[in-house]
Amino acid sequence: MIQRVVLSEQVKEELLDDIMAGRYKPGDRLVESQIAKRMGISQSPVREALRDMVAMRFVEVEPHKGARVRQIDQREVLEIYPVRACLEELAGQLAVAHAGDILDDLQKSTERMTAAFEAQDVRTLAHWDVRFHRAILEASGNQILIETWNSLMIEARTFVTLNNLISRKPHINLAGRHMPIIEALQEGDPIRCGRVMREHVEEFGDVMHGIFEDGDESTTDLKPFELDMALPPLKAEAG
Amino acid sequence: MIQRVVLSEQVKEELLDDIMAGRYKPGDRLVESQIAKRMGISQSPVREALRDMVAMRFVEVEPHKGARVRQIDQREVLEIYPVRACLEELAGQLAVAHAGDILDDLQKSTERMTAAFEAQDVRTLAHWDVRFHRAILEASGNQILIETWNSLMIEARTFVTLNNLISRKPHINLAGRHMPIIEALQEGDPIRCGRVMREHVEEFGDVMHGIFEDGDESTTDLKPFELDMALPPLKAEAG
DNA sequence: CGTTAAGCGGTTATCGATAATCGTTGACGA
DNA sequence: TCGTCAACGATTATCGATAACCGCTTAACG
Repeated sequence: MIQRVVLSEQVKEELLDDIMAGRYKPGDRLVESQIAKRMGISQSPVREALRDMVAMRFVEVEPHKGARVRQIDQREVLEIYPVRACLEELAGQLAVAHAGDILDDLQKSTERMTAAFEAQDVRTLAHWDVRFHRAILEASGNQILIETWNSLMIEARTFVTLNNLISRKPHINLAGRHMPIIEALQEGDPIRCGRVMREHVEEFGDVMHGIFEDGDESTTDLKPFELDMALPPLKAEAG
Repeated sequence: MIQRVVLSEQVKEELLDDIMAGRYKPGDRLVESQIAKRMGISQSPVREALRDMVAMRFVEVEPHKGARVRQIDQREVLEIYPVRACLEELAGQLAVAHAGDILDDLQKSTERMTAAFEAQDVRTLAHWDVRFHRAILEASGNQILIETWNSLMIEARTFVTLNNLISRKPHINLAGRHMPIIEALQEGDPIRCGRVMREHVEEFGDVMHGIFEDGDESTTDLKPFELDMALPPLKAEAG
């Protein structure tokens, strides 16, 4: 069997894709032996891929009981925003120093977001939204901050979240909210830039809060968060 | 071979202990087959343990080249404080709501810290210091925040850091800095409590900054960070 | 009937062996 | 002398098989 990279890495990508596309749903079991057989490989790389995905928080395992796709519930979706808010505030403050390096990138991301929004293309929208935020994080220059932010797995969550947002509030254009951030970066005041970042994230959090609330006043707690639309495969960085 | 928990878990603990105790130094290779032989087990659980430790950021692996103990450099030590500061500020704000549940615990931790400080027992000092901070994090009630903070591996870093601190500035008593936090929690003002937490972390960061600076003005960048004292084994939760 | 325990199917955890890959060494030729 | 490359030893990545374990069913027992 020819392979360019390590098998377990390929397995991971494939499984991730399956999860993102909803072919595996939250709670579904991921049986090592079955996956191995299906992919025509042995159990070891599958096992390793699954463990990696635990670290990524896409999967959870119990000893001797195996792995299943992790359930993302409302609580989790909502709890993430305060955390993002404070991390991204810090990123905004620090990024001012290197704003010049990323302004073009930010501009481009925002344009693509607008286009994707008009096309109601959630996947692309999420892609450029995340890219916008990530660029600022990286411009912060603080490696620990970047890794911490990455550990929140914003990609995956943003996709799921935007999916929800667009389907319920199709009129909200997030791209517009990015302009004040670009302006603050140009202006060069760290405090202000941090504050704008924070407010942006918090605002988004509030919107999500609103969505959950008027969705169901009754069941306040832990309603799981389904991703049930048919989705095209992602892949490929649209230049 | 009798075993209470999964082997890979035991391996992980043992290796972690070895690293913390300096029996493996940063940069040292961790050869799967050697470790397996030494422990009288097969390669698989060792491999799994090592991958886990990658997620914990104690170890780094390159495909086909194996694992080595991660080098912690000054940059990393210093970068962590701004991140901790913002996370713990948030935690402080949120924890006010559940302050009653943890005040006793915080009080106790602080007393133990003082004792450990007087005995110049770094390991115990680190233990209770971390416990103090963790209690507040957990009282925040925001699971994502807790996990994010955990992902920073404060335990390990605190130990290394305090080791350094105590050996160079043995007069600084950290326990004292915890009293204002306890007071703020009692008082019940979220904003103030958050600010106190933030300031505490930042102050600690500043101290570390100072240590690095007057240690060597010359080599400004990426000086690795050695842990070269002989250390007693840890284990066991003192009452 | 309710309870316990042995049996069973399915799966994970671990093993021991092998294939694939890396870094190095040293012979060889320019 | 230097650079190239085949061969080697060391180590990782993967395999296929087996032991250990979980949850469930069922049969024996009170």
